Amino acid sequence: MMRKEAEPPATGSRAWQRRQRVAQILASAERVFAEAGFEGASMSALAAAAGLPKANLHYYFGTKEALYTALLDSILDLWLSATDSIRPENDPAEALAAYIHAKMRWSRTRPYASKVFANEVLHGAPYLGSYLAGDLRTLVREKSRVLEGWIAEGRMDPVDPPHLFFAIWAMTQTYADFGAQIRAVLDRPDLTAQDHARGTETVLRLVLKGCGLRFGAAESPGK
Amino acid sequence: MMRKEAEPPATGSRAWQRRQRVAQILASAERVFAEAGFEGASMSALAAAAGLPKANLHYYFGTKEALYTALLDSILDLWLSATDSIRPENDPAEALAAYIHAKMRWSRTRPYASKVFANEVLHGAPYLGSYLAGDLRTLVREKSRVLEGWIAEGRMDPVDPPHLFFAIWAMTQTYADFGAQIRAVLDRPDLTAQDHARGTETVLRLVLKGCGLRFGAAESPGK
DNA sequence: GTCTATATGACGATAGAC
DNA sequence: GTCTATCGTCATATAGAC
Repeated sequence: MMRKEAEPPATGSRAWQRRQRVAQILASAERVFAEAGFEGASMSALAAAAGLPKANLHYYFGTKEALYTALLDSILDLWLSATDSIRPENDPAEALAAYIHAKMRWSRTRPYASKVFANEVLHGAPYLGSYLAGDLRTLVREKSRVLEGWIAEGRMDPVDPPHLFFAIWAMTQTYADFGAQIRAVLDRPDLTAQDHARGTETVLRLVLKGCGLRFGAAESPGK
Repeated sequence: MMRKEAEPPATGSRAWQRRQRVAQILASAERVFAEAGFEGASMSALAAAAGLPKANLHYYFGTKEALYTALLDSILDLWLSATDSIRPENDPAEALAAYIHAKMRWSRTRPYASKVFANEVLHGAPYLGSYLAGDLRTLVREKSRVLEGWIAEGRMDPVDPPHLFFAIWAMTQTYADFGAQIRAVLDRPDLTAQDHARGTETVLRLVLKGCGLRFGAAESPGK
């Protein structure tokens, strides 16, 4: 389950066309898998979403499971990419704020990707287990060491780094994964920009003040 | 979808026996639905988990959907019960800490119930939607008013109350719903008591300090 | 009330014409 | 490469003996 993009094929070539089709199928499948889960997403529904007969999906991916794992694979890239700001030489408050902003933005712009990931983990990560115990564990250990450095230097309070990551993931992804609940409680058909701003502000406040860092945002922007 | 327990039938009566059977089926179904989702949980699997032929499940519940909604219904009671501590006359720090402890305990002791609920909401809450927009919305409004009172009295920082609830729900339930991910990252077959203690401490720290309240726990108990 | 045996339909997957 | 028609399997649900 490692993605490795060799040099992409020339635009318009047969291989390029195939890749376009595959990308288009994966894009439409994201929503279907997100809303119905793996078992609930039928090949008919996936085909309808892609605007193709279902035989074509089997032509491109072979099995439903292969289509699903290809989708998971494409989603993983997004998951890992946002931690760049967490580096020893950066300011803790700025680094954590940038990370939270990136994760909140991801929940807003890619809710279906988040839900596919959530559904997979919720059901025990049968396909993603080795990735979680591999790349993700390595990443968390690496970034935890950065946080431990900041703590040792007295630049932030002694928060348990892995659990801090669990908390940040949970708070930010909940706006995608549990969006139905949040919309119901707030009584909105869709979350507004202000809702997202308030959510981001709340997460920033809890994490930054919780880590003993400055929290400089305005109290309630746009209230 | 409103539960209303009239006076329970006498012990040993026919109605009592039936209720026992129903409770037993629901208890075993919780795990199956949690691990496989609604579509992934087959009546055969549900029957095997209950130790009964699948025809019996149809005898007691009629349809798979009815069995599922009965289970959801039984889980909702748990969801609403933990907010008692949040009342105007209580101390904000103690009230929030008690709520967080209750939610964390629930994640540890009833992970399957949490997952069934999470799966339902993740897929758009098709059966639970009216409850979310009804009872839960009412509860959040009521408790938010308590928090707003505390804020107005200067007893805590001006945190957006509904978003604070979303954050607390997310952080506490993640230990059940995303347990597979947490176990993988921490490299444990099961979370230890210490893992749970550290998770609880982290959530308490973020919420209490994030709200400008005292956070009195030891730095790292049992380290 | 309990269970075996089965009806009915939807599913993933494929064969084969184009 | 694309699509229609169809195969075999497994799902939910039920009929009917005990």
